[in-house]
Amino acid sequence: MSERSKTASSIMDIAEDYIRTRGYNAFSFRDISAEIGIKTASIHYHFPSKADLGVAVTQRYTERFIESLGEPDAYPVMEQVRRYKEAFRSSYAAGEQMCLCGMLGAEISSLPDNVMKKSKAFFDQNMSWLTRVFLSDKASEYSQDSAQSEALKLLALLEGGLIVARTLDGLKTFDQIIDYNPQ
Amino acid sequence: MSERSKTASSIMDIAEDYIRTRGYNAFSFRDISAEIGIKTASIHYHFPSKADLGVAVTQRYTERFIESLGEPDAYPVMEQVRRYKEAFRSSYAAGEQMCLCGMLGAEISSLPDNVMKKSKAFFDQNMSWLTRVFLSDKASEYSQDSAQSEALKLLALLEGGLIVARTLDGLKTFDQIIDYNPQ
DNA sequence: ACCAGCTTACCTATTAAATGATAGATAACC
DNA sequence: GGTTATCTATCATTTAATAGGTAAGCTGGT
Repeated sequence: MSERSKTASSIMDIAEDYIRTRGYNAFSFRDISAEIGIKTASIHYHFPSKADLGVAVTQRYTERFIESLGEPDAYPVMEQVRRYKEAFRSSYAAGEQMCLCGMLGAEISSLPDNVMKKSKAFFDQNMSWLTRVFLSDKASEYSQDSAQSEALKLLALLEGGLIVARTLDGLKTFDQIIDYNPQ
Repeated sequence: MSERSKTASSIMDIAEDYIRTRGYNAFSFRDISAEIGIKTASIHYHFPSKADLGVAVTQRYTERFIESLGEPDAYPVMEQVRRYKEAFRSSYAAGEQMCLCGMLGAEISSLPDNVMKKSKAFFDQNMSWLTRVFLSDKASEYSQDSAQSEALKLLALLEGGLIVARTLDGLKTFDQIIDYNPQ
């Protein structure tokens, strides 16, 4: 699946950028057209509708994100939590952007149905990964429920952290939120 | 300040609803017009531009929210934290809506400048209130820095909690995130 | 080697609808 | 008579989307 042409990938790159900084409802094919240097009609050639583009971008984002996390039990819990925070942090540090699905999650009621489903899938997969991380901690014996609660709290803290950081003092603020220790 | 007519208040009510469920960029004067039963031109009479409406709604929301919190040192820290969580919870429970400024915070890069400033003011005032709550705890002796960090974390958890809850299992999810105990 | 036919990737041109906004008229009320 | 609050009518833009054309490049058959 997903053998995309170079142009299609560029379109997705730009769309992802727009969604993460401005939101799904605040960019147009014309915006992308202006940046990439082809006409809006040509974007429709690669992605018949805006929703198709949204679905493709969200799916790619989710695949990459989950893949980058690796296996839940590959490291001790503390280390995995640190790595998970770092995934959000470095992604934010790169361009003061939201998590794509954090943004879409906020906008969820105004999204096309298929884009909405893909956004939900991101959270489902993240919850699954995080819950397995906490369950893999033999020492502290999390129940299924408490592992899930810990997962929810961490996910919420990070998604909310991005909003708060972007509105207040940026990376410095985000680091306070996640107790970031350099090195 | 802010002696608004009945119609202006209704317009603001509906606008607030739209922003909190769909976002600033996903509603139009026509949407409001259809709900309230007056023409879009009449909405422009009360609020010359969409940004003016956005500013008014955000300011009113912030005033009400901060006012509802009362004085930071009116209760013990634990109780104030519980009350603060409850403010978010009840507001969400009423209609599965985001915090107005959580939504605007996500969309911040695409907002008119004056709306952006008002959104930021909401967070500033919340941070100020929460930090004073933590600083009022004589027992655990928070430093200015650690009180601010606690405040940031709580704010981020709640804003993120709304996104995650709305995307996953609603109030049940939100309650897990905030360790909600009935009564 | 040639070339007919298909595919890819773009274009121009156009559409219908939505959007924020303005001008100017009208009626009610103080 | 002025103010308030609404209306009708209209505007320029923006938006997503479609139709139809063009040029380049590959592919398989002779």
